[in-house]
Amino acid sequence: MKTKDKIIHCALKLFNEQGERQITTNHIAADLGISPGNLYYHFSNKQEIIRSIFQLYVEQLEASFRPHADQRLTLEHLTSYLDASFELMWRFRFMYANLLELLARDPQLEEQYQALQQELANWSRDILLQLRDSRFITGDDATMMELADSVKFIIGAWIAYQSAQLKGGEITKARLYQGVLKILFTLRPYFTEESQHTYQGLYQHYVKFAERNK
Amino acid sequence: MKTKDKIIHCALKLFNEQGERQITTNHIAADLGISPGNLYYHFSNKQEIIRSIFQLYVEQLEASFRPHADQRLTLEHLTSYLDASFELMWRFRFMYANLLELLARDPQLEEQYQALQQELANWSRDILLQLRDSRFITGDDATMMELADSVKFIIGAWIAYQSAQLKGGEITKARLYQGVLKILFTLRPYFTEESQHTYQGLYQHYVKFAERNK
Amino acid sequence: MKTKDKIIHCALKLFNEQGERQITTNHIAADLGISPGNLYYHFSNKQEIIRSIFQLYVEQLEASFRPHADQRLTLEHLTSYLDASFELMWRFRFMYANLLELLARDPQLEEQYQALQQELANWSRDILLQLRDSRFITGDDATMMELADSVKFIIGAWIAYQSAQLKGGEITKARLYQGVLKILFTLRPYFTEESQHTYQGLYQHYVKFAERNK
Amino acid sequence: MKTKDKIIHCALKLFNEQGERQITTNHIAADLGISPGNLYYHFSNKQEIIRSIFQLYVEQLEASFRPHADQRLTLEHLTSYLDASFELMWRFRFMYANLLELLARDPQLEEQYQALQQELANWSRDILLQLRDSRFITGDDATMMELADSVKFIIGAWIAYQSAQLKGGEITKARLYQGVLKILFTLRPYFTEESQHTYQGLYQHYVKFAERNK
DNA sequence: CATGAATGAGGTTTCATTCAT
DNA sequence: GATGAATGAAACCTCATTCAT
Repeated sequence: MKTKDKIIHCALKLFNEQGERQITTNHIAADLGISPGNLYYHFSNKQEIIRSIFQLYVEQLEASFRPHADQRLTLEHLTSYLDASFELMWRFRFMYANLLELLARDPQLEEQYQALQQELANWSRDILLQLRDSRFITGDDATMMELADSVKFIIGAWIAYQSAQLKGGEITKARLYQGVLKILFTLRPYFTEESQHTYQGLYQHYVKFAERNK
Repeated sequence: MKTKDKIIHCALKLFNEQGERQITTNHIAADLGISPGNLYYHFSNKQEIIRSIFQLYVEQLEASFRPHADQRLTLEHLTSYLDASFELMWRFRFMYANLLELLARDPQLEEQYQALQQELANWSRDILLQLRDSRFITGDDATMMELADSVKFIIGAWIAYQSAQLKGGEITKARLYQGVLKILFTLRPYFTEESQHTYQGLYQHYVKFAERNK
Repeated sequence: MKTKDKIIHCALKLFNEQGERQITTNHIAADLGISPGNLYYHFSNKQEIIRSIFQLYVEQLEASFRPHADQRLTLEHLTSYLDASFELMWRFRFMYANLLELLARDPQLEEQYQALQQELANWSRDILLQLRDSRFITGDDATMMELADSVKFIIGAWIAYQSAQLKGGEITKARLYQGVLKILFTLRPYFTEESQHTYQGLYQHYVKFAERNK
Repeated sequence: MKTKDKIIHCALKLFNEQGERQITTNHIAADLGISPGNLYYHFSNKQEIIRSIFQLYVEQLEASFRPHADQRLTLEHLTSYLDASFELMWRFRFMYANLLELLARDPQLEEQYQALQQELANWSRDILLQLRDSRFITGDDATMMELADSVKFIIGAWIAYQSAQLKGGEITKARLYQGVLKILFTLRPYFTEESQHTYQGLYQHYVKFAERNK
């Protein structure tokens, strides 16, 4: 790994652990065992490091969400998407802890973030429509749109919400995956009669998962 | 208004406008036209100002949510509760923009926040059970619990989520009230046959409201 | 007691306990339950409080050292003088902890202090000459002068020296009275043959005293 | 000389001249012509500078007092020790002007200081016992112990005592070396018959020295 | 006599960033 | 690529002192 990448990953680690505000560029350099001058050789300022982290986030997000081509969507696909997105949020959780501050400080980042949100909205909508096509769920178009927005909302807001509930802010994997349960619960009323069984299976799977990770 | 209160309100205003991080104690003093020493006469440090703002938030929240005594709960009550809580969040929106940072920095605040969240959880649960008693909605106990948690989640996360979607972070009242719509949408599948009509009325009311404030 | 005197005594207490540097005028006012404004009504600045404390010290010192008129000096007189002076130093110990700083900051105080030191020198010399007249001790004039200076030196330096040896700076009475023993030890070689017995009695008295107060 | 050392020496100089309390970190930086930030690059706070000065003092002290190995102790050795220790005290005189304050503020420093005092006590005792072995002085063990303590006391307290006697606190070398005379005077009664001559020689040497430097 | 809010200069410290090597 | 000393603006906070009441 190149120094530039090391800086990005080290910064991400420290930001997640202690918050972006408490971590100075000197902390990052010290943690890596490099000089502050060297850090500034690779990045012209702290904000650029944050932008690079965001870039990494976008890349990983898009890789996860790239649709499985022509395959028919199964519920397993859905949950694997959900798993991936929650994992991702976990890896970049400092961003969610400070999102508004970060965006307010950096219009360029704000623009990128909002473009990404649009992509996520489309993706969320497509998934739901596919689920309807496959008769897992049912509902009119407007309902599907609103439901897609709910899903996107839960994904985007879950980490910050949960972290704030927990002493020391240290969220666990179990708490993280309750976000998936929350999405399933929100979709439940729209599951068709014949997929109730599938729903139950999925739900129990995550309940067990959460219990194992308590 | 006493200087102490002026400081609290001025700080709240500036924090909402520019973020807590960018506003220094000197900014607050300058905005009020008082000396930094005077500010420190009333508050022993910046954190204490933040705590006082939080105190104000708690007081206003509890005033809004104090149940309407023995009256039967109508949907109008529900929405007036929702209106109040979204308004409140709007008035204290900087807290939601930085919640995790604020809590991480101040264990005392964290404790108070988490106690408040517990109250909100109870309140949310009670409302839903009353709605079920009044046959507006239906569902087993577990469902009611989960639904109550969803409502609390939406209330707690909506501002930060919406602000992040908007250029300049400047959320509008219309966007704010879409949070109420989101709650209604989440409850919809559980509305009884006979209250569908009530639901539609409410929903349309907020849709119109949102449109007016676009 | 008038407010003015209360301020002096309170300041003395706090200075002794925590050091003059750490005690602000507001601390003094708060400890007395009066307003800072009131404190400044009685004293025009902090330095004046210190000067008043010094004045009190001078008065008490002079009262203690006022010679017992025409009486012949006994060793009991000597030790009662020593007791008194060590007690006094104990009551005004903060001054010894900071003497140079205090004098450097306040030329007026410096002048008074140095005048007092001259008085002490005279007094010390007189005592020793009287002791020689009474054939307790023996030695030529130069020796008596030097011895008198040694006594004055021990009195003036003992508290600061001993406090620095002790964890937490909290000197005990026992340690304080070892200063008297140190003076006696310094005089010992000059005691006449016939007063050796008296010397032993005195010395043992203070040794026991010190042990009792350990 | 490295910047770090320059800071230590500059701080020592300014502290000696004006007192630690009046010298701010900005004064030190300004006097050196460096930025305050640079000072804080080398020392994390003012206290650390003080600790480093103390460290320097300890090193110089230990270098001076390291016994002249296997050689027999002569009175010349003794006085060269005394000279060295008084010189040292002179170089670090601000510490003696504020000793109690400094120790009260910094428990780590207090511990080091008290360990050093223990070393000095041992050193003082060893010298006196060697002098007795060499028949310069005479006396029982208890007397030697008490005498050793007197010597240590004079060394430790002389500067503060003398400075307080002098207008402007500006002690001269002559006054400083009277501390050596005071020690010699204190030892005099214990000098053996045969070394009286040596004593006189030494004493006169310092008297002349003092007169030259008046 | 007394109150207590207010002042403001200045102290300690932080930290993103620069620059000579 | 890399070092690490250096910068300087600015943050937070203190405290002796003032002043209207």
